[in-house]
Amino acid sequence: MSNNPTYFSQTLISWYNRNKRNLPWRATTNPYHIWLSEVILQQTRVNQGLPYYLKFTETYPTVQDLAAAPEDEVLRLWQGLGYYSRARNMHHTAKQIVQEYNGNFPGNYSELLKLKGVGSYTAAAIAAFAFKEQVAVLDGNVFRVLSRVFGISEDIAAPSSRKVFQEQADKLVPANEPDTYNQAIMEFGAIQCTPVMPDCLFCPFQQTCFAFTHGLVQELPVKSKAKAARPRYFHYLVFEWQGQYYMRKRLEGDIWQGLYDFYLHESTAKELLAEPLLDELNAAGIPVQAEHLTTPWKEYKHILSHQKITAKFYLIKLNNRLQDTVEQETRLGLYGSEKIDELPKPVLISNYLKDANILVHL
DNA sequence: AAGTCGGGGAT
DNA sequence: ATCCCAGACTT
Repeated sequence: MSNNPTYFSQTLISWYNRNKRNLPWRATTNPYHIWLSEVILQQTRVNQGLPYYLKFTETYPTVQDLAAAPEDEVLRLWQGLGYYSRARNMHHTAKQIVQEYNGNFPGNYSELLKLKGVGSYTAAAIAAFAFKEQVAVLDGNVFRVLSRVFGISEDIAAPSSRKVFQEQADKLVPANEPDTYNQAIMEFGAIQCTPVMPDCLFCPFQQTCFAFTHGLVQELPVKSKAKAARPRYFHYLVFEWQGQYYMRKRLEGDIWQGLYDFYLHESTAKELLAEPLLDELNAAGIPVQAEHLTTPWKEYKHILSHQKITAKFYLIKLNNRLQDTVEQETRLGLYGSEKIDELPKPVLISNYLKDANILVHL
């Protein structure tokens, strides 16, 4: 018994056939559906992504349906999944597939890699699952399994380590069933060779796994720590006029591009300095008094992997609608609650709208 | 090579 | 609190 490629892949596939979960994207070879599932599952757990996969395949059964949809609608369906560039790139690529590829996905790894939002992982996944190409997927699960089983101690967070893992991964993919093998190694990482408390007691590689036989399961894989999230302080001014609310679409260059929020003033310190904000508002032609800013309606902590946001919301009732020129220059638009419901919004904004009873979720 | 981009669940 | 997730893109 050893860790030669055939032993490894066959043992893994055997384990997979006994332990695999029943997931809908494994029951198809439709490249469109496989692409959808892979984009949704980037940096996303199966349990979180599953309902989104079902929504997207139901709402957009074909790539033509997705291509024809408005971007706001696609982002609204994506709402809550995070990393919204995935949805924007996916929409872009759907239109490209329809217009330039006659509705057909390219059928091999190197051509798939050219698509926006399709990187090395997703290209390999589609190539293997839809077209049975002999390519190795390399995701977080695969890094961990290979590190432990074969004793690879390069930092999995360092881009330079990729080559070592890719070379090992490439040796292991069987020619006859690259699809099943790639599913198997990711499933094995997800439910057996887990990041913490892996189930080594009932592991089929107990005798051959480098980490287990050397007592290094806790040490592998090696991963450098991410730097701390930076604090940010958001002050949202929620302007209401006759039961409608001013919102605007977020621009490029920051989080939540393409999603809608309110008039945002960001401060570098925790406390709001009212004076400069009032000056800013008056210069913009928005009539706000100092007393409007004394008591926020509510404060939220919103944690992202790279930012720690403290957000305060100030509800400000306007006596008059803003002038047309002010609306245009601030890019603020007036929306009733039914329209707001249809807009794609960050989870932070959805939470506020719900708590403030502006949006009532059933 | 390093930074940026979300949100949720497990520990 | 900390880690990590079927990563990709920009600089």
